[in-house]
Amino acid sequence: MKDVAARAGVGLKTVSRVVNGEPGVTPDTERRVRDAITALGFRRNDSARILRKGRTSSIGLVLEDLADPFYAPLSRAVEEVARAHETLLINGSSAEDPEREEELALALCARRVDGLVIIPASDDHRYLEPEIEAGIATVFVDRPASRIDADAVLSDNYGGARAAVAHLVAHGHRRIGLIGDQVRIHTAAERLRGYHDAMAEAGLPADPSWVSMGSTDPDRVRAALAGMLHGPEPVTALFAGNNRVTVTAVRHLATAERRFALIGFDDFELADLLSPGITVIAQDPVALGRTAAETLFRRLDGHHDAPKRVEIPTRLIARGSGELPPE
Amino acid sequence: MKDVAARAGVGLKTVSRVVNGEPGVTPDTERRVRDAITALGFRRNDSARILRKGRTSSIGLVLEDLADPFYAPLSRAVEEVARAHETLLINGSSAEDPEREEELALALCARRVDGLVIIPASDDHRYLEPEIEAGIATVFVDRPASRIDADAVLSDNYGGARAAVAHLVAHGHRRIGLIGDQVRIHTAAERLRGYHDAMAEAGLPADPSWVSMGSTDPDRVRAALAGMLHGPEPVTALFAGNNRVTVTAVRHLATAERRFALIGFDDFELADLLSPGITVIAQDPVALGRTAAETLFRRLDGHHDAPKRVEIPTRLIARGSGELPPE
DNA sequence: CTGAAAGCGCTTACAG
DNA sequence: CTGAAAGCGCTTACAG
Repeated sequence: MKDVAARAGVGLKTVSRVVNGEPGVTPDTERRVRDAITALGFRRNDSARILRKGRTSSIGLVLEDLADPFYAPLSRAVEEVARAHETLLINGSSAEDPEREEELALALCARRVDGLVIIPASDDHRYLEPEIEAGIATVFVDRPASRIDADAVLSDNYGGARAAVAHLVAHGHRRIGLIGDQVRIHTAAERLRGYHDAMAEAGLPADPSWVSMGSTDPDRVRAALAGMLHGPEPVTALFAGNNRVTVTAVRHLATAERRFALIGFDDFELADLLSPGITVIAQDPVALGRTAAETLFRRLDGHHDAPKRVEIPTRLIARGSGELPPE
Repeated sequence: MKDVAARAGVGLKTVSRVVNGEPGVTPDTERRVRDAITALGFRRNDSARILRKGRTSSIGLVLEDLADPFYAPLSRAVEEVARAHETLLINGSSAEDPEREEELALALCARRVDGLVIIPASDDHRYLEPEIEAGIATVFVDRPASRIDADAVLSDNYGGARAAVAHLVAHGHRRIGLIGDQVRIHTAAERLRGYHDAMAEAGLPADPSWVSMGSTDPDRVRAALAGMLHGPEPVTALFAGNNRVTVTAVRHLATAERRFALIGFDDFELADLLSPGITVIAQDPVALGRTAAETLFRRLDGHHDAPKRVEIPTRLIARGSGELPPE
């Protein structure tokens, strides 16, 4: 910029004015500056600008897995809101590893992102307290923060699970299984709670052998499913706690000698083309991402009211597999 | 940092040494500095560091759509390589809009990302010349750069398409349709070329009415498909030029009165569970992303040889739909 | 082992 | 309408 100023025969501030489209420059001066910019191939260095202005016009997004079909659209929705605010998005995957989440979030804070959207893997977010104190707005999405008070945008996991189980009960099932993610994950715990309450409301026992919470690794899910289907009190229906479980259950259903009704949490492409079509509790990942990002920018615009929790409704989509009667 | 130095009663440089883990500080001095850091809640500001060092330790990724099931794993693979190099990833979607691609890429350059991975939407990348000149390493992936010479990592679109059509021919088809993306997109043009060559090699005519290139909007695809299936010379097999076309074709197949063989470019989850299973030409998005990122970091490590083009093989996965005989 | 000075490339606050 | 000076928060190059 100094070189441009020298070549155009003007002061530094005048170049700055032209580069930023500020008023108060005569057309003639402006042309001289523009010519110098072109001749020298000048490109403004935003690092310097950021250092001086204090705002980086970037936000960070920490999620579990960029490539997950549930998080990818969420991420895209955050990006669109950021774009509308002329803000860049820096994102990274925690791979469900608390240390990696912390490492990433703190790296983003060191870059002084204006704000942070986090899908937490950690169960202790006190490490963020100094950052939030220092002014980095933070919104949690999909799962709430732990041990600190912060904005959160969540799906109605409890209500969705309850609706799924009630739907199966309405179709005649009395022995209903649940295979879900590790209970330390908030969404999994909420869905488990919904299952139990729906069973209780229907006056049905919930045999502990019908519930299996843990890793969503296909092998574990297969084993859990086999146990439920072939025990002394075999389940006639399964509520699959997330999309990975559902996919494994669908594979099992395709080859199993024993049919069972199935409702999955999370929708997925082509669910309607399988036979039977797969009944699901659909979440709205775009709404989650958009709402989280909008909440963040509202904070950045100076709204300092108490942290809020927003709940996004889920929706039952009946396609056949959840309407099968008990065998 | 100044405050920390004052409180610890040391110079600025000593604080810098402690913060960066540089040697040459006595344990006692170090403790004094660390205490001051904790007491003051000091967090290093990377913006200043970046300005001084010249390297931002961040790379940019411009892609078509973060949420696309093909690009999401590619993006994740780039992220993993970046992470291994202690580099953050800033990414954004061009939405297949050339202007948006340019806007994003230039914004990333203004931030002085160390390098750029681009899945291009534009057909003229001369706007990047000054940036590349100024030292921002750039690698194109999935599609090559236009009107500039740059590294590119591409799938073997031509070979994959040829293999698909040859496979259909081997199963007795003589009238084979192709519905693909707009020909201005390099991958679509290459797949079209593979189709034509395979037909010619089999000594088959390729009636122009069997080929339809354009938007992958479901309505357009449906109309094109209906035309091919119900003309005077109806096709008995379809080669679907990408995953969006395949999905629409699968939906059509599920309800159509007339069956047809189908091979889709791009694999997708649950393709094996449909009936028939869907035969595909699978690409390797993870290899594309990883190779592109590794190429980029090789450039950043100072390799200045001529731009290279790397080709990643595709793989035909037979599942039933591509092995159906002609009706 | 330690620190003072200069500078990275911009913007801010001010003066003319 | 225009510009000189100071400063954002670090690191570099150097000296002691």
